[in-house]
Amino acid sequence: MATNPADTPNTRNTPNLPNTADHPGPPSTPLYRRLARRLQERIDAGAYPAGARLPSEPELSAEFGVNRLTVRQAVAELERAAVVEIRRGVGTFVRPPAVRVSIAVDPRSQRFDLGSVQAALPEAGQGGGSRGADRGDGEFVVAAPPVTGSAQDAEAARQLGREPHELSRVDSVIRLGGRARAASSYWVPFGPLPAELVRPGRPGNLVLDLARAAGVELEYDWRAFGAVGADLADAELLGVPPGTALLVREGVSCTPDGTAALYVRRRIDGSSARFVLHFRDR
Amino acid sequence: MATNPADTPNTRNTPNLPNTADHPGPPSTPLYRRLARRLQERIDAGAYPAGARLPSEPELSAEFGVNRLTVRQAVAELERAAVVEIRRGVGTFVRPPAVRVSIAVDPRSQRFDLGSVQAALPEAGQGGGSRGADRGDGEFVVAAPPVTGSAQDAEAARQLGREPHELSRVDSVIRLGGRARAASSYWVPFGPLPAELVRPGRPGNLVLDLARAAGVELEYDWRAFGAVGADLADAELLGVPPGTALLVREGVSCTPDGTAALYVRRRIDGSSARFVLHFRDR
DNA sequence: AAGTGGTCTAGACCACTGA
DNA sequence: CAGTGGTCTAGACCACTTG
Repeated sequence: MATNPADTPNTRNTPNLPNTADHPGPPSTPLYRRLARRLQERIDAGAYPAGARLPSEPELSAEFGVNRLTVRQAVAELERAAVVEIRRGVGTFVRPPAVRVSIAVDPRSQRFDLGSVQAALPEAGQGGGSRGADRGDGEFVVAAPPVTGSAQDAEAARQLGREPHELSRVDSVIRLGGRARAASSYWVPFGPLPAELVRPGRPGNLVLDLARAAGVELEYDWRAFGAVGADLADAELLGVPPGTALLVREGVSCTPDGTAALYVRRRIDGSSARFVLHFRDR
Repeated sequence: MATNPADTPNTRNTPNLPNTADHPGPPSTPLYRRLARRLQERIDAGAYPAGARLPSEPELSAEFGVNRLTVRQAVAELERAAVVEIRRGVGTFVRPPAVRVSIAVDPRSQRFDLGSVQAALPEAGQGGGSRGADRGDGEFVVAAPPVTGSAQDAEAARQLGREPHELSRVDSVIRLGGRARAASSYWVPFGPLPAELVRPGRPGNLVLDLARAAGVELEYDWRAFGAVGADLADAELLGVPPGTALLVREGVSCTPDGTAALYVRRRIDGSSARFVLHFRDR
């Protein structure tokens, strides 16, 4: 049952949920979130595959030695993040990858930069402490996680027509006014990427940088807009609670000859940004 | 204090939170949701104006005679729906209308129908009972609520360059495969609207119907994409939990001479739809 | 120091689902 | 019917913010 008495003792009461190596987190991460991460890890690892039922709340409560309400709080986070589906009277189930629904196609449109976020800084509304425009605006590398078989990796591979092991991935965050506004993940069908390019903290423009690394020009193939609740990782990156509505802009860019060369998935805090398209001259 | 011992006794234990006339709801609406609605009503009515602090959790707990955890559950719903902002150690505050952040402008793009949702029906994933394509697809009038000073009404008035009392409003829902997929609200700078047009349950195409009622042609001025958690009303309309991430598509349509003639705000269940733009011929 | 929201527990009862 | 998740209470302690 993976019961370890007290490794890496935590600052809180610690049934048996230490912070893990992958997710160090703040010194005093709430119990329910540590549990949520533990469950997320099991799902990622395939211990609870898509469609499988999680242990019942009383079972989880007993296994981890926490109150059932704490279990519920953890599972609720995963539900808001669309990781699991709760069926009353039945159980809690791991969600299969989202079904892709269509689609308003537009064969005539011109190319234009839907992606550029030349945002004016929002002034803090009344009642809030006003925060000035900080330094540190721009896009920054966060990590270059290995491409495993995770759901998002698999989706990227599908979109690029490759196998996951052929892809490289970089994650970045876009900061504006001292706040993280968007998190992006890029997949490209080559690698390994230059170490300097993926150095955590490096500022840059990942699309340009990746195109340069590949020695190609990129243009839009398609872009899509959707909405999803923030998962645990995005929530941490963006500094919002899990489940916060995120605007998702994803798509494929290709070389001029039509070869898919980049899959990008950008998550934008829904409360802080909006994409606007103007159809009339001003 | 608005303390009424037991009017309209509820099927549940009823401190003093009956279902209201405006929000009858199921016979056994959970206590925390009735409380959430009550608070939402006070906010709408201006009892707690934008920026104001709500009573503290112990105060609300005492006023309504419910446990503090129940209060927290209610407030959490309002927070996920972006109605209030919780500041730890300080209090809970009514959110001012969202700051509009820019924006990638595109002066060159062609007109095309971003709005048409010619969606293939998503098959229910494994593990769920498969549901076939039901009848009843299309757009249906839900209501023609009076245009008051609510935040959304004020926004519509601002976008149309009118005063709220000059506007008429219609709400609709779009059903697809037997499920409500999108909720739409339309504001037009004239009225009253024909009774038949706004008859609840009437099928139609509201944009066309409204253009016809106004005797004008409509074209896009601008459209924007954002994301927001479902508020209590949208959640009920769409059959999703409050806080569910919704893709919001809003915008103004105008007559050929450039007069703003329609403001529309459509909320789409983020898990069930996605807007895709193709930039290359297929 | 006082007041706020955040976390956690123990225990109870209810509503729903499926065998 | 047994087992699941959903709601609600009472009470405790903690972390954070402000005066």
